[in-house]
Amino acid sequence: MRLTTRGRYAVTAMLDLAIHGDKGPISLADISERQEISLSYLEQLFAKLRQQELVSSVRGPGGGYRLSRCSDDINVAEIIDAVNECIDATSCNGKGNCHNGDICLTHHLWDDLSRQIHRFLSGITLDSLVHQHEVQLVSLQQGEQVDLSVSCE
Amino acid sequence: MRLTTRGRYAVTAMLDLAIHGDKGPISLADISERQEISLSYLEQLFAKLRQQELVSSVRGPGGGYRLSRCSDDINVAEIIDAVNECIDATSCNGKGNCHNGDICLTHHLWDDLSRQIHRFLSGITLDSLVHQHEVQLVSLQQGEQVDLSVSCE
DNA sequence: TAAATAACCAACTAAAAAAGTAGGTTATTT
DNA sequence: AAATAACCTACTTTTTTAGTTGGTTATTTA
Repeated sequence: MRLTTRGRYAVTAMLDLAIHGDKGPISLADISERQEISLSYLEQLFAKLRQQELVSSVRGPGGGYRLSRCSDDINVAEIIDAVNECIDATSCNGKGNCHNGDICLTHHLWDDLSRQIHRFLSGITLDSLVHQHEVQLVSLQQGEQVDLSVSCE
Repeated sequence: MRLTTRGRYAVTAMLDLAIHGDKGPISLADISERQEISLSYLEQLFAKLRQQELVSSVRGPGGGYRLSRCSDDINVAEIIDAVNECIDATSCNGKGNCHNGDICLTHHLWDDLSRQIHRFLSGITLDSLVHQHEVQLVSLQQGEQVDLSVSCE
């Protein structure tokens, strides 16, 4: 799996669905406007999310998308996986026929690492993100100090 | 922070240093050959690793690079950070002046998420990767079944 | 039943990032 | 003095990401 803006967009859009989805299906136009992501780009992302059965669609006026599962049953890892599609990792491709044999081992280590990250992200559900969101809203309303600064990632 | 091949290269190269570094400084030419990474590209990566004081250099014949700290005191997160350089996350930049105020909150959630990943990666040291490496080598020598297949990440 | 809506689809373009190349200079050792 | 290897800058190619264009199809509502 990878971690880029595409995955960020997908998670943001899915989070939007999770927050607003109780009012029936949500159109991509709405998400596009709220989250400032180009409509056509959203369409491409949602084609993949639909393939992976993370969302289901309703066509026609009043239509849109809804989560196909409960928000506490959808995790961040599968969202990112859905839009990034599986790319094979290295030149050796598990065959172990690289230059001096050492390479595949280091690649395997790296893959193992990313598998661990994957497991970590699997533990974070849309639902838990919605709750964080709500907690922050409340904090803001109470005038408490909330750190909105974008720290160096 | 980001997770791309560049970070993978940097971690691989640093791991190479950790494994072979006991024989004195290691030249980039050696790493380039062993890990099949272009020499000039390595030079660019190591310029950044040196700036962040993760490695120190020795010039002239017999020279090269060595870890500037013990391998159990260097974690994967700081290696990736060193080569990916800090890019600010969004359009709003913490000012909260986005289209409808909602956006910054979702971005903040995402940033929080990546901070958690960061914390996770901070817990993995070069030293622990070297140990995994050694365990796998032993397993291979003993003819045990070791999964070398590259699973879909 | 016509109009409006919004999903669905394919092919293309632009911009950005990653990866690699070229051609040097400088410090240090043998 | 020659060889080595870090160090440095600017450039090119390739790949990926993001966005665009111009549609078709299904469904609802007036």
